[in-house]
Amino acid sequence: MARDTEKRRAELRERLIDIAEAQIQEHGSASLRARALAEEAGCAVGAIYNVFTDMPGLQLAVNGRTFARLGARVTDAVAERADAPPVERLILMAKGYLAFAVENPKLWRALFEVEMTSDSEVPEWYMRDLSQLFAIIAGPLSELDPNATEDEIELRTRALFSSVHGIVLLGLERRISGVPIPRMESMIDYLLRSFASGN
Amino acid sequence: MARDTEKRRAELRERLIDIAEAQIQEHGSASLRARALAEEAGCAVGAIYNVFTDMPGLQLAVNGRTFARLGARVTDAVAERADAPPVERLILMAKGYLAFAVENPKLWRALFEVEMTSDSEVPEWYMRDLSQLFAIIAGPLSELDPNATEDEIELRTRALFSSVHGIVLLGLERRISGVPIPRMESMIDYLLRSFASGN
DNA sequence: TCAATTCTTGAACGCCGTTCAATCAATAGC
DNA sequence: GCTATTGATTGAACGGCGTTCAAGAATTGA
Repeated sequence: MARDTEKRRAELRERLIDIAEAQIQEHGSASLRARALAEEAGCAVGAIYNVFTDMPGLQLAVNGRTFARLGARVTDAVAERADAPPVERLILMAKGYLAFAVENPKLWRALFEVEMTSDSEVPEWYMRDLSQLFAIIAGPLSELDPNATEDEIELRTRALFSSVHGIVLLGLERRISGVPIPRMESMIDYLLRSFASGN
Repeated sequence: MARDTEKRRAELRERLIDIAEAQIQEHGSASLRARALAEEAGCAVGAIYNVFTDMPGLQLAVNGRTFARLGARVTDAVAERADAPPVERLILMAKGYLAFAVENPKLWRALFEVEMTSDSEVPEWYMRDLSQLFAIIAGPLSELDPNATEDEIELRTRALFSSVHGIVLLGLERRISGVPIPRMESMIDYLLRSFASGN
């Protein structure tokens, strides 16, 4: 019965992702342990390698979920105010991004802590979700400057996303700075309003 | 003779930092191995722990050097053009930052990959060098808007630094994007000129 | 029911950072 | 010069990690 095994595997897969997600959420991605995972999932250590290529592969699966939730959060942030001016929509999205990172600090950090030595290719969903996120940002930017070329919009999108990401990243880095959240929101306001008025 | 041991220790310390630095430069901070280090330095593994608290401690020592070189690079970038308009000086500094990261990608990345589980405090030089870097950025920003409060300048400094950092960080992340360097320079131009014209 | 096949298991492997009893070297007292 | 004492150095050993794979269990088709 290939059906049966396939189903059991799929269930184990989901269960492992659930457990790993909870673990990362609580103690960070560096705290993931194959043995602990197996014990909590009630399976053998080797079983993990039946459904994932390796531990980074499991991490990537968790990141897939996180990425989807992050994308939804950014989208939702503007959904009810689709009629707002472009700048305001950009600010709403950026603050949605910030809010998600603040509410899920460890899961959010885990997105950028995947083992890069893993020779596995970047999953297709990664690139897909990222360009989708970029597309959402590009909209308001095009409205702000309808004469800009597509190439120029792509550049600005990337610059803007990277900037907001940098503000959130360093702001959450308690060890360096420990910036209060309202201050980070002020930075985002300042950044995006400058962006808008500069063109 | 306490003098003698002290000197030998200091020499071993420097030698270990040299070797670790070369190793990180070539293969990244994740490739540091206590045993390999000891072999190359011609000492016992245990000797490493006579001059450093642990391996993250050695990493931190390498980062100290890197940070100093980075700071010098940013300072040098504007040194010969101290009379240029504030915006241009900001752009020069940001491009100095970018250039350092491009020329020393692995060492630059290592600055942000220190083990945070290490219960040791953030070294004083870290905070000192960082606020020094911030002070250099704050200068042109104050010139741009002499009426801004100190608090406001601090906010803008942090926002600007974080933004440039974000652009460099994501730009160098080959696995996500792989942005050509001239494009990253365009982003920095765009970002900083917007900043300037927005106030 | 039984052989064939497929899937699962967990002890074992190799590698890691770190420790600490044993060893070695250097000083001081006689 | 010799030896007791002190302090520094060493590297085998420890515990823990991700990963593997021979052996066993389970499922299949005849």
